Amino acid sequence: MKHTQHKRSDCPINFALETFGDPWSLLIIRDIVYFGKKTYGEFLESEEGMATNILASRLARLEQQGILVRKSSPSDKRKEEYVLTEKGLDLLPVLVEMANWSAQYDPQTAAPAAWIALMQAEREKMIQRIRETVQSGGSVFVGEKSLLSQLV
Amino acid sequence: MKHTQHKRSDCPINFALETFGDPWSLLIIRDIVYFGKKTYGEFLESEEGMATNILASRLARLEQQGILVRKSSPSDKRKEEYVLTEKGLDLLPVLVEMANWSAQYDPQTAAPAAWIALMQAEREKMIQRIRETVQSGGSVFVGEKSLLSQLV
DNA sequence: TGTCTCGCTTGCAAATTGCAAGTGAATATG
DNA sequence: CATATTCACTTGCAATTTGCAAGCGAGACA
Repeated sequence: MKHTQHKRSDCPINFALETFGDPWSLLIIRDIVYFGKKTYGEFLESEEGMATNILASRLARLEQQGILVRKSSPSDKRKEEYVLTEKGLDLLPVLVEMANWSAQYDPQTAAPAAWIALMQAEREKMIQRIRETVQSGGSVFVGEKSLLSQLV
Repeated sequence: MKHTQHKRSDCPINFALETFGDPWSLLIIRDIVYFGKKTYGEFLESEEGMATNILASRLARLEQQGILVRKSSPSDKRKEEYVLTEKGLDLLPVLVEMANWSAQYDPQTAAPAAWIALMQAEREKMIQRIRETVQSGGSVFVGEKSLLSQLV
């Protein structure tokens, strides 16, 4: 991916596609938002199996675009923790709409029907709650602080 | 793009990315929705300048995914007209959220501020009106039937 | 009956991806 | 405290995909 400086046009759809419109960047953001992943090693384990060099290149790109920031882990200095910025959190509506669409059209979708129904019924409120959860270090589906566990 | 059958996972975000998560497919859909383009030649003229073989391959892929259908033009049998299906129209919320995000973060965005404000203030209603406009052969910004001209 | 337009296809060089095997620094282990 | 292991990458290289330019057949047009 060298097309970082090119800028094909000023169209907002094109801007979005040039920023995160490759087949991997949004998966990293998904891992953070829904599964609470933070480190390189955790992203590598994702079931889609992204190549290690591609992961490195995408993390670097997302960082320089200001979508996430890298912080070295206080507990283990080998580890880097990747955290979403405001700009990154503002991608939540895009993720949500993509998930809604896929839940509707993929017969094998892993998206829980109840979750999708909730997201459609209470969209604004839920996006806000996801944002707050992720901001405070939690995730939607995984971990003690998960939004799911709050809702039960 | 041979990855049509692969399916890396059943995650809905991944499904969406595998379906239209390349840097070009959504530009074609944008051209239809916002600019009222319909034919191969019109898509080729877009300012992002997509290569002719890539365009052909993406159109074929979007067609076989049921996102658009091809109809040979009644007036000129050399021409093919590409039209969004319901499945394609259901991508409108994704487009809209991408445009909102880009309008916020691209200082050079070509998105009209008033349009973005309207889309945010009246999201549901506007998405519905865009859908109806496109379904009846119009587009958001271009042409006599354009949604923009209805709103003035 | 040519000539032009339209929607593609084909060939090929250049860029990108995907896989496997490092590398160096920080931590855990004996 | 020496050694093994973990972690976040980097590097090399083959395979795939892209981007550009040049066709090419069928339908319109003159």
